[in-house]
Amino acid sequence: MTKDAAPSAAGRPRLSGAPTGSPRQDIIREATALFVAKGYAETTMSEIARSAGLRQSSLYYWFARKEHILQALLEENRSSLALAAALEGQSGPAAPRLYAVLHADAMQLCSAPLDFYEFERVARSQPQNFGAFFDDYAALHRLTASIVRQGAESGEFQAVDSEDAATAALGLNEGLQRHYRQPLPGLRSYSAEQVSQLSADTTLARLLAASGNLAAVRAEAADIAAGWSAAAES
Amino acid sequence: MTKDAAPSAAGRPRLSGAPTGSPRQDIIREATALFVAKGYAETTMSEIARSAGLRQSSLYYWFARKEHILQALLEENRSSLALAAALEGQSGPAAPRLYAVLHADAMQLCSAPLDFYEFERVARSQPQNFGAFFDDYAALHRLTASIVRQGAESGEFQAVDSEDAATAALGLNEGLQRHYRQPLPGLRSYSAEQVSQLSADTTLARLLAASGNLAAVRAEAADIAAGWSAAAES
DNA sequence: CAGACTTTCAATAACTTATCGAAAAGGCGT
DNA sequence: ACGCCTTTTCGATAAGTTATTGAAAGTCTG
Repeated sequence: MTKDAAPSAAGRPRLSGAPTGSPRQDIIREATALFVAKGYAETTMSEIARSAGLRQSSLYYWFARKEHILQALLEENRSSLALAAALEGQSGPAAPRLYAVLHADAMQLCSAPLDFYEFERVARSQPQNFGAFFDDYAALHRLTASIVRQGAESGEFQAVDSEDAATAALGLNEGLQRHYRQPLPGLRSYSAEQVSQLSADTTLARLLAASGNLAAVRAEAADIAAGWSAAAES
Repeated sequence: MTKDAAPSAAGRPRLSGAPTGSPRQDIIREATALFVAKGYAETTMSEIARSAGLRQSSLYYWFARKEHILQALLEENRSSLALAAALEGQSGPAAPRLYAVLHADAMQLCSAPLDFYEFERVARSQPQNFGAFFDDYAALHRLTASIVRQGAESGEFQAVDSEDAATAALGLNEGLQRHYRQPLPGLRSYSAEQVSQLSADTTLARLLAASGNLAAVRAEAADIAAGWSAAAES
């Protein structure tokens, strides 16, 4: 009944004669490529079907709605939340932990198959299917605010409202990922690493009480992120 | 030939019998209301026609494409660029001038009929019609970077890359206007004034060499903006 | 080998943006 | 008064979109 990853040879054969190896995964893969190239709204079910080797109406056997393809695609990209959850409860200075979280979130926004805002638009039109998206966002915001609060209480950061600071930090990530994906004509264009660094640098420079430490914070953050991803492998 | 704002009684009468007073303005007004309420993509030409009191196909007599309505609507919102142009060449400390520009830009993004990103999406799909949009953006970015550079050279600001700082400042404005328009569930919601202040505060706090001056900068910026808009009236 | 199950397909409904030619008025010259 | 030109609106329709439906074409199981 789950009809997931079933390389069975059953069912009516395709007109195209294309070999049917896990149609669900094939569709997701082809749809991802098209979403990356043209965006979600501009990609039609007919195009996805053509790329995946079946007819437009056959697509609806695997995904009853276009949004469901996006939903299936979403459930792979949640690593920055896991990092934030791990680092929030950790002891030690807040600055490198915050830097690591913000940098990882920005990198994920840049490398995700869909623009954050396009994704948010679809999620908002189907709240019952995309509740996890909003839950994840709220969780990330809460963890970010918590790390900011830790830094403010220890004197490492300036005295700021932690919720406002988290909103600004995440909002900056979102605003800058756009500049990575769609550079505006006449402006410098950035790599994913460059926008992530610019975003995290900007937020930390605003928060740190002693502003000279930024380079050290950045280095420590890199260590933390490397250590965490190594630990996550095992 | 310009067929603009022509309250002539000529032409075939409407089936709806509605009084025909400047159809072009009527359409823009009704379309604006619908765009604000539902967004651009979700508003159909049929709905606009119904609100304006004519048939869907008759709309195309006044606007050959849906984007043209948006384009007509755009040509009213360019005040923050004018402010930036006025303040960039002005003497005196950079901080309050930058604050005033960023705050005004954020307020405009919040009060505009369309979400910045939705507008950008349409503009990108019709670059030949929306070149002014990209020109304005590039100009605003250049002026912002110029003010940042003035502050950095005078020692008022920290030593930063002025282009990066401008990108981050404007990106933060854009990211935060989204939080004003569409508050995410579980997060605090902001008024237009609150997000504008949060955005400008955050950028200035990051840039100022002496971080205690923020409240004074904010007050000076309000004076500057008030003086400028009074001067613009005459 | 018969029936059940799985997968694909063509046809079609309902909606969208956009085009086209005809229709319905007013204004104007004669 | 009459025909003609211009302006404006309309209905019909094309081409594209997402999504539904019932039938068709295979494999698998008892």
